[in-house]
Amino acid sequence: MRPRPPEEEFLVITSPRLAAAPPHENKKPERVAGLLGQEEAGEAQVTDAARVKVLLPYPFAGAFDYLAPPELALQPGDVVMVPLNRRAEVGVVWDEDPALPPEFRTPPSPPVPAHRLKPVSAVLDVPPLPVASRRFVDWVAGYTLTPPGLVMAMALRLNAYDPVRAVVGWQRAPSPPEDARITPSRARVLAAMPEGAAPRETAELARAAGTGAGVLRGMAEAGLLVQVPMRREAAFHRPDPAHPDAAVLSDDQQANAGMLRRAVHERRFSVTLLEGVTGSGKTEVYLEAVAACIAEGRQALVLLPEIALSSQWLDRFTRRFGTPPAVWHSDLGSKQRRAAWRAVAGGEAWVVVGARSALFLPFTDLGLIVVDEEHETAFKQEDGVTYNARDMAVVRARLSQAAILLVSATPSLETLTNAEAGRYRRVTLAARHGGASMPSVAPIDMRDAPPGRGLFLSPVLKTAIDATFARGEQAMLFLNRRGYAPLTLCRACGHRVQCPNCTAWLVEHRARRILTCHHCGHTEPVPPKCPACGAEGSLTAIGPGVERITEEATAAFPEARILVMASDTLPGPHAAAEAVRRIAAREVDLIIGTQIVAKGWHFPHLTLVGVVDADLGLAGGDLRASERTVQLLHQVGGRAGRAEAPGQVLLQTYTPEHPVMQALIANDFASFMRREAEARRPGHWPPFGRLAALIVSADSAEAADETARALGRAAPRGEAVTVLGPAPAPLAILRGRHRRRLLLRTRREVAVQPILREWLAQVQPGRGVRVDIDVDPVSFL
DNA sequence: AGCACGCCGACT
DNA sequence: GTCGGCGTGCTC
Repeated sequence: MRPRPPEEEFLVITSPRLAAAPPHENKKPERVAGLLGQEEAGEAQVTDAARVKVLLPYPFAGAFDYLAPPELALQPGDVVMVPLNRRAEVGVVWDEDPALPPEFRTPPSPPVPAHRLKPVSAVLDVPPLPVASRRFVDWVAGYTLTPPGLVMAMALRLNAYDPVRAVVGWQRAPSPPEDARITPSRARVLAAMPEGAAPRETAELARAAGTGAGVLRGMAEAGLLVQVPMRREAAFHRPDPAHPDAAVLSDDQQANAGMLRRAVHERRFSVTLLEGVTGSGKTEVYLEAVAACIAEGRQALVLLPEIALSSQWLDRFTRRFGTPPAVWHSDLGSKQRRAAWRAVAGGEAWVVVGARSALFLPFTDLGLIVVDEEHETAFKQEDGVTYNARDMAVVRARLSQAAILLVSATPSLETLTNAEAGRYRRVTLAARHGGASMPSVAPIDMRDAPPGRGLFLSPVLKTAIDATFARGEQAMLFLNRRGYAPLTLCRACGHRVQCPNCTAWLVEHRARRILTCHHCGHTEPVPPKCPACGAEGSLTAIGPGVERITEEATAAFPEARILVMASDTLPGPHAAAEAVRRIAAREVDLIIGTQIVAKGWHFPHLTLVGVVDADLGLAGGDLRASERTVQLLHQVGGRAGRAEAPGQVLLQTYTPEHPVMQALIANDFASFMRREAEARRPGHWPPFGRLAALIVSADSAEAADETARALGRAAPRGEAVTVLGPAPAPLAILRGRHRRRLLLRTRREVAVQPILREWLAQVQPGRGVRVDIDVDPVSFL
């Protein structure tokens, strides 16, 4: 660290003259040069050696050049203040990445002449961005064709460098005045603070004394207390790899854990697929790799889909290591975020469990990454910087010479293909842990056993639920659709109530008496009559959502205690944790849920899972629809029968012969995935080729069409390259913007980035038209 | 992303 | 005559 005034918590101003001048004073370049010339008398003129690159959190093509005042002793990674266009901005001193693949590089812009350069004004008292993080930013930016500054902005997590107020504690004054008044409140404060005790924080002390912060201030004025700066106790403790309460692993688990531990001990890049059926104890096994990583003295990162960041997972971790991990997710408060960011940079946080953005934390020595539920599409970030956290995690591991584990019961075809080609190692947990057997899966052919009019549960399913209740066990109904009904239709004129901003139907939420759009959030009251023809009482709910299934189940099982689990009925992790607790405590007979129930929960008394509409995910021509449906339904089914009692899964379907249903019934994913592979291979579809999507969006259909057609005309041609489109994007209007899509498909050995760059350079998007690039799209919406 | 500069309508 | 609309372009 550079020397700095001890009181300065925030700005390190080692160049007071330069820093004292507000940035706008430097707007005249010659004045800057002159000032430098004066200040640095005897110093050499401005030379190339005095230049530094600074990456700013804006969508510029690259880093900007600044003058480096020698007394700042700037190093790559330093977080600095620089003048930008008469404002002061935060940026990071950047360096070239010699190892960046050439196809990710953008052509360099001509250098800015030296007389136009402005000096860096200060260095912030923030841990510098480590070299692995910088290389990762460059890589992600190059791969996704995102301006590097925007990727860096994620890595910096912009409020991580907010001014840090010193933490102030209170202590008894060494020599309090004799005559100070001691009111009852003041007496309680003093009682809470024995002589010579460590200082206590304001809020905490006030609470302990049953008073407010005002009393403390008053006591300070009266000379009874003094304020002292205090170091907050480290919030993160080193997890103990040899914690005595570690779970006892079976021989099989122990052997597999040994392979993972060895991968960590190698201290070099390797990818391992950890495959195991639900209930096989994957978590326990990979936590042994985490333990090995801590023992190596390196940091570990566990990535989970946001929704799976559950209290159950944290409990498991804490049981294994005696202390909780650092947690990182998108709605962390700014204070917690800053604490976590700094703890990671400072190496106090040994293990981070987090959602995808945790990849951008400033790990200094990352030895292991675990991507749990690696097949989850939630790892793909769609807004802002579009990246796939699972794939980027592999890159991040390589940059740190770390081991990475991709964990799933139903691995993605991408990962399976890599494992089969020998690029990834493979560790398989074959059996369910503790002797539990796999649930039996059977279809209910809805053509043979149809539900009653206006109902959605087959009599066969209802009978099975009754039988489950009779045994004193729990049942679950799964339907991946929120609300009451996905479509409101006028029986008189056939009008379908649509979102005004999107090409989508409005979903009725009957409890809240509204229609809402699940794509843009538009909400309106349920209209009393048809908005098109004015007919009264003609609007009919078509199709089921979980609310409607709840209504039907309440009528069919009047005695049952029902709990609905959907993202809108369980706001936040606390509500979810409470729901899980009630289920485990057998306060619930029937769980009705959307995909929130699929994630990693352990329900010991649940033995029956009914899938209300197993065909739901198969509609709509998506490349991965079948694969995703198998993964989701398998995961849901895996909730059943984990304890002694065997589980049963019933699939309501109109197509029991569909390969997806057959794979689930036979519990045979290997054959199913082989078939998927053979379907994708000849057309060079992923993972046997590469895809990139261009999404053209504009306020008007005409503007979108114009740019989309221009892109179509400029489309790259070649044997290894195919362009599909332009076509209306599946959500042709989204949030009021008209969308067109083009798809670029190349052979696997061809990099898409240079092709995209060249293609886009030929087309000038019309006014108000945006072209978004999605490399490796997973969703076709 | 900001934030200026720039050239056309309703006001003191 | 000026205030202000946001279209366009630049920021080392």
